[in-house]
Amino acid sequence: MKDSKKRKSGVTSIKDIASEAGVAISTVSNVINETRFVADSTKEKVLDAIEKLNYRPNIIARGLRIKSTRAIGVILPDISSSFFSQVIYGIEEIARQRDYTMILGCTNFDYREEVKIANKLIDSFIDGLIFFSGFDNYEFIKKIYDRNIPIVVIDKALGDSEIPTVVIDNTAAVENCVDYLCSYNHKKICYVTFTGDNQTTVRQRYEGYLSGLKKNGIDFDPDLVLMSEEMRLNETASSYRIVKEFLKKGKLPTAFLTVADVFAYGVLRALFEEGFKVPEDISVMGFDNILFSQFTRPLLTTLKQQKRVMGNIAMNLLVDIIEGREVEDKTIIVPTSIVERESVSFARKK
Amino acid sequence: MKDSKKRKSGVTSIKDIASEAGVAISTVSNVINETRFVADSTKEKVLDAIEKLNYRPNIIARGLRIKSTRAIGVILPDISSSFFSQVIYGIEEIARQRDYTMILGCTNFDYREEVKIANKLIDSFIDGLIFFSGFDNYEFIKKIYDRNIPIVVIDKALGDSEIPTVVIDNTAAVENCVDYLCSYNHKKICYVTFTGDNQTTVRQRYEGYLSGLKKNGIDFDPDLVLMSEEMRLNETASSYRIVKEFLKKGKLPTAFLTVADVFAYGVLRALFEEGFKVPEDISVMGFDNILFSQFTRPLLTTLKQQKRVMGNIAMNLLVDIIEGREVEDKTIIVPTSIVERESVSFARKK
DNA sequence: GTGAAAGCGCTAACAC
DNA sequence: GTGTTAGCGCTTTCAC
Repeated sequence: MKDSKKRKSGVTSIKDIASEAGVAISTVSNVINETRFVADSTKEKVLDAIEKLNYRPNIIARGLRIKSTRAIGVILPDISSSFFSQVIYGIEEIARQRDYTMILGCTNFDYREEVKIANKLIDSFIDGLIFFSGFDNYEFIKKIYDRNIPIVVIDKALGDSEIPTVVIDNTAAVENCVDYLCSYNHKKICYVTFTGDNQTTVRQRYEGYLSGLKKNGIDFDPDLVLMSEEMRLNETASSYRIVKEFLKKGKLPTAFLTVADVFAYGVLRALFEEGFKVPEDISVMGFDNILFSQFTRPLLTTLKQQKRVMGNIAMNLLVDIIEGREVEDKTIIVPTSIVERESVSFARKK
Repeated sequence: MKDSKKRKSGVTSIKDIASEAGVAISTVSNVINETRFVADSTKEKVLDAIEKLNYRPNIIARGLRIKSTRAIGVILPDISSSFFSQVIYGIEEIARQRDYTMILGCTNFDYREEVKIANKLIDSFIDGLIFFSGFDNYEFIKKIYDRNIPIVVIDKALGDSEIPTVVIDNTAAVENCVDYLCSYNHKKICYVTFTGDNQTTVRQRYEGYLSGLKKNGIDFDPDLVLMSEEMRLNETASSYRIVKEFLKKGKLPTAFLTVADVFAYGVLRALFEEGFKVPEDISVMGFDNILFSQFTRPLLTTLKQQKRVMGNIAMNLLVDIIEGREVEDKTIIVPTSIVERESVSFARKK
């Protein structure tokens, strides 16, 4: 292991460059940041020294002074979800474009982790935060907001017009799904969802289911709601298991509407194993339109969320806030649409 | 917006606590870090002040002194991939356990991004790095390693026994797959892969295909290799398109072996649309065993990588290195196995 | 048991 | 056009 002559902290600092180049430390800083004019000859000496000593400025030390690191944090419950990762992709695009670094903090749907990670990021080096929360934690978010930390909340209506938010209209979206199904004559629509005690988004979707039924003159049947917390962790596997059991009870719906595509996959599998043909016997409709829904058998009809666009918007909003630009609209509602593929058709006659 | 009396940098610092509690800065530091004994009465005053001013120590400033932030960086090509996200999960488990924060940097398979993000993390606040590379960039990794930055490389054999690495034996694994297929009498095995010009892992798997054929006395037929760079970005969609075209040419294999499960999904779909039954007419075998392979039709027979375990091992290794523990084995090979499901059966008679 | 002060690597105001 | 120096928020010697 070869050691340099000087080894204060193991890493070359601006000071080393200054002495190597025989100039003042501020001069080095100035050539690095192009923050004031430096004579070409001096500049060259500095650049040479940097090259020679393989120097890289310490962003953190800079951040300590400058109070900005051009890094933003994204808190989310679960990276393995295709929905999240698509949104992330949208965030990243803008990060790159506007020269920020994106830091991901993943909470695995654990509320304490959420608080812990958010705090850790805030305490450290982050200029702002994008918050996908798994929970109803308005208080916590509000507290961050009140500390004047730039934040935008995504995929979760907060009911606070002050806090910047990017969402879809969940209730209307599910209502549209119900309308769509009804236009194919479905009257027995089984709704598959996780429990929403703790999650606005899930609750709003459920309301959409309810109001959709009402609007279409269908009586609500509690037996046709498959709601379980278990589905949170093992999404597809649980919906598969639950639907399979449900089918054995013999009370058949004409269609399944699921709160997410991943559940629809489980439904599809259960239906197949129990000998039902989709959509001839029973229709299935998803929600999200994640990538894989283009490869199921049959191809999945679903509600499309513009995930990448949501990420773009959220990140642009956040950076605007960080950089002090005027933000007119703080709550942004991204439109959704239905993608018609193969898994929904007319309800079988009784 | 309510302002505090003092608003130097907008955030309360250790100094504020010291003056609020009427003690020295160092005392505050000492109670926070429990780094030397402080009288109970003093301690209480400090704690009260912290509570009252809602103070949180600035990890970065600490890091600047201490040269450690207990954060590690993970560089990876693509978060949306199920394979990566499972490994990440394994990394995270250990991070939590050993009290580190995991920072994710995503490169979208862009080499310059890879360099840029890695450097940015290193220059900043990271204690170590886990590197999933999309590329053959031994030089770059070596340079990081030589800078004495704790690093472990995952999913990529480097051929340098010095640099800590967690991998599977790709060649042997694919060879096993070929053996397995041969045990079902397959002699025309079509191999679906992206190009490996730039990626050791992909190349090694291809070698496994070749050596597997040889070992089983099968002549190599170049027409049976579907190799394309296009599949990198649109994995499933591309494999679907390519296989569909291939099938129309009429030269039929008895089995498809794909370099990743995501490709197998495309193959499955193409086969279905072209009227082939799997596995009766043609068998399909994947590689990775990602979650979704339990829900395809038919269920996918595939080679299982222990993704979470790989993450666990890599992170433990990294933390051991960071904390200066002695590491005996620097190259760790994680075993693989074949998961038999429904998509492979005996080759049809010619 | 506690305080004063130096210093981590950097920027920016102020000098000249 | 360049140098000196204070200070960002923190830890850690060294005093007392």
